[in-house]
Amino acid sequence: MISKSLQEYLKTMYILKKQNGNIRVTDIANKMNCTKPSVTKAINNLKNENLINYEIYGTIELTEQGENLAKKILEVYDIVYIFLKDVLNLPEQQAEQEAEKMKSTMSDDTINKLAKYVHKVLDLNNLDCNYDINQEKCRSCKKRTINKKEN
Amino acid sequence: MISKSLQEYLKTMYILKKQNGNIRVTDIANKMNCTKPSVTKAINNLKNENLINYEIYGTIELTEQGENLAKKILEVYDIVYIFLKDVLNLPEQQAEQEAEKMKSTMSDDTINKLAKYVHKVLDLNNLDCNYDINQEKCRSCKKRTINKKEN
DNA sequence: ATATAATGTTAACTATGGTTAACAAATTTG
DNA sequence: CAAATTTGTTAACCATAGTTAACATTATAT
Repeated sequence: MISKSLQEYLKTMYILKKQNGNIRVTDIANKMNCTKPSVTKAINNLKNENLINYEIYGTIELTEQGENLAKKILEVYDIVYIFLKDVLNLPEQQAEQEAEKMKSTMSDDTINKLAKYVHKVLDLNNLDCNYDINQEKCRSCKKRTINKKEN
Repeated sequence: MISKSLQEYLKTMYILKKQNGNIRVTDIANKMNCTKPSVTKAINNLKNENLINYEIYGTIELTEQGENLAKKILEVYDIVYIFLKDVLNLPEQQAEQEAEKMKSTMSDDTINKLAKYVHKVLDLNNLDCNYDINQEKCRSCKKRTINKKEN
């Protein structure tokens, strides 16, 4: 598994692609509050892991593998963010920042249990998960919606 | 603020002192799954921060400042651990491991909100926080008990 | 009391992940 | 289209945090 730091870069690239249609070194550096050389390094590492395609001075594109991983990373981010925002009632911005950090330390199992718990609590309170990144509901919520329809 | 890594060393030292009455390099290395040279390095760093007293080949003792910080670190650890174990129902060992990692990324504010939330949930379910380190209830729970008596 | 075992330190090295300064390439614009 | 600006890369460097191998010190046991 790639490092937490590289996960952040990959996630940021995925989001930028959805938001801007392209992925620029400068934009990544701005989003992540780091310098451009750091981005260049991350690019090389992600390329070595076959998570992105890149030629020097060219365009960054996520591979299929990279996109799948980015989605998984975002899904984790989602549920932690929702927990902080909608269960603990942290202000949106703070929830965003902390979810970012917390999620990187949590195991898949814990994430799954947190997801179940969060959705249980949100059901109880008749609240909906209203986190909406890239015009998509969080993947856990989507599943929940599907299950509801099926029941 | 000292790094997360150093926080772990300090916490481990505090616990070892309570458990064994003394703090040995080898015991720290075993508890933390690292080598003795790593411990020696940590010792030097913690000494520079005035968190421990130490003379070469001597005994490690936490300063007052170090003890206070260790307690604070443990308190944070407590509440995250309890959340994972008693709210998410993770197995004890897993909760222990993950709490360890998660807590180091969380802000004081988030910790406090999590503490309030956990205790609310535990009250609702008539459960008690049964985390009992060093023959002491977690500090949040102690406060809760006191408050209950006062009411 | 001394040989042995256990404990702790030092030095040299590794990896990750960041930085600045200088430069190269590409893009914009007058 | 040439100059200026923006964008991206490279090289050299820093810090943290760990490692192994070798050595020093302290404690133990006969």
